[in-house]
Amino acid sequence: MPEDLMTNSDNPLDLMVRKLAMHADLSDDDVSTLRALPYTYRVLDAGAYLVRENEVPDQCAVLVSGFAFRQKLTGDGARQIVSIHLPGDPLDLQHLFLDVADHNVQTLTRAEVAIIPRDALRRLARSNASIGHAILVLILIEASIFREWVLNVGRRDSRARLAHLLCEFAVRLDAIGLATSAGYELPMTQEQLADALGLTPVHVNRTLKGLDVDGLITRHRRHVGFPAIKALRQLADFNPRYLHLERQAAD
Amino acid sequence: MPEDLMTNSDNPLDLMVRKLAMHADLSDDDVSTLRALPYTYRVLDAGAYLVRENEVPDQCAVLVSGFAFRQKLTGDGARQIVSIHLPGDPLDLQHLFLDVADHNVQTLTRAEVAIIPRDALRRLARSNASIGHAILVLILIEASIFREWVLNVGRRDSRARLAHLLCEFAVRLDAIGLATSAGYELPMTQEQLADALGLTPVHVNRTLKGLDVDGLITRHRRHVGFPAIKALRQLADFNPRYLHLERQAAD
DNA sequence: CGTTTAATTGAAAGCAGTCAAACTATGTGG
DNA sequence: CCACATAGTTTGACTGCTTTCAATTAAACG
Repeated sequence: MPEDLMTNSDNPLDLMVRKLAMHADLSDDDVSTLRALPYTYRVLDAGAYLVRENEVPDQCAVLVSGFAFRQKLTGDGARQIVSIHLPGDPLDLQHLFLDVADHNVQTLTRAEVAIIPRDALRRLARSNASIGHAILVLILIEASIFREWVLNVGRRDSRARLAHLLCEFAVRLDAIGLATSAGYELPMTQEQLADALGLTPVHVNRTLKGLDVDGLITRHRRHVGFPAIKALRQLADFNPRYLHLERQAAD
Repeated sequence: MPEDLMTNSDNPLDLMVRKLAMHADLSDDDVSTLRALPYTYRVLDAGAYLVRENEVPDQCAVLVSGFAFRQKLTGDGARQIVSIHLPGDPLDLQHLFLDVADHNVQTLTRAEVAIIPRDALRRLARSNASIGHAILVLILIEASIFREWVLNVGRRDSRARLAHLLCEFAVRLDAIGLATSAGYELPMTQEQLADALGLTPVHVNRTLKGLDVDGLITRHRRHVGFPAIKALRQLADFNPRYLHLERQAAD
């Protein structure tokens, strides 16, 4: 890992740089170039829109702290959350080279973001092969997560579906140091969980209770604990491979 | 559109080249370069695997004729089809820069494919900016379709869900000249439809019948007709924007 | 033709949804 | 510090969409 990542860690983009560096060989120059991207630092309330469907995206926010999600609505107003984003995630790689947004991106909690002009990121992605490659890998991994979500929503019952989401969070939060083996702070309301799982809030409530009663999770406020993570993973049919967190050998 | 696309249309890669050219400015040189990619022409039976989960992908087949699909399995064997591919589609852009396949790709019907060594395509994508960009746009569009499928499976009832899939096919098949306004040949069995929709084959059968009885579709063998496409689209809550078929102005 | 695969139909069961109400936090202002 | 408002969680009773199980019919294939 390039040295720049170890020092001077006061740049809001560093979490993203680290994430990019996980999947591609970035030189010190590449890292400097990324850190030199223009950005606007902002703190947003929960629910703030970062991308609106049908509009032309002109920025790519990077999540510095807090959480965000992607969402689509049906004609009669039902909401489906299609992915969740954690600190360090660039929030609009998905529209980087598309001209009309096909879904919405919102903050899930109060969040700090660094807003990068889309053109600057586009230019960098096209002019610097290593950085472009790193961005592409992130896009491919997001697509892999979408596929797993199709499977999760399409073919798992409510218990497994919910357990799977909790396991995904556990692994992804752990990767950025926001979870311990004991558990983590789940930032979502049950209504949001329902929209991510294709269920109703009432049923999410009952299903959470079921997992709790069976000793698979514990709950205090927003904190979720995992007293039997192995059993939970088995119930969830969870295999973290689709997250592509392990860096493989470069070509 | 570069001239090469109009003439010499006996190269199996031409359908893919046309698709790439829809979303990026490709010079005549770019087109020649793409057509000069090494490939192996093969005819595959229905159900043949092009990519296997957990294996290292080493090729990227391009569909010349016939259909293909991406699929994942749960631990207890339930199958979810996560996307369908039509002639001209590159079948493994999704793993182009990932090192272990996270899902399976199979032919849906007997199909002609041109198998390109993955390394050759990777090199080209990294060395030629225009072609790399065109490939990236295709990857982004696939991701958009995954998102719509999450919404479809998560938040639409069986009627709307099935109708939505039929509408998606109508638009995509029409784009490559395989559908008329009257209808098209649907290459999927009801079991495969069920696996794409997160339903059971029995319920797909009943739902198809329901659409038929209500005059929204007609069925003869594998041919599906659309006597009331407008009503079907409305029922399906279908908006083709997520397919990003319209070429927007380049940057 | 006979065999296999796919489509169709019926009856019953179950998982998740709907509706409604109560309860618990959390936060605000007086 | 309490009264009140709001957002989120929890529970119960009931409904219903989809599944399951089983059997029949039709189509595709060698």
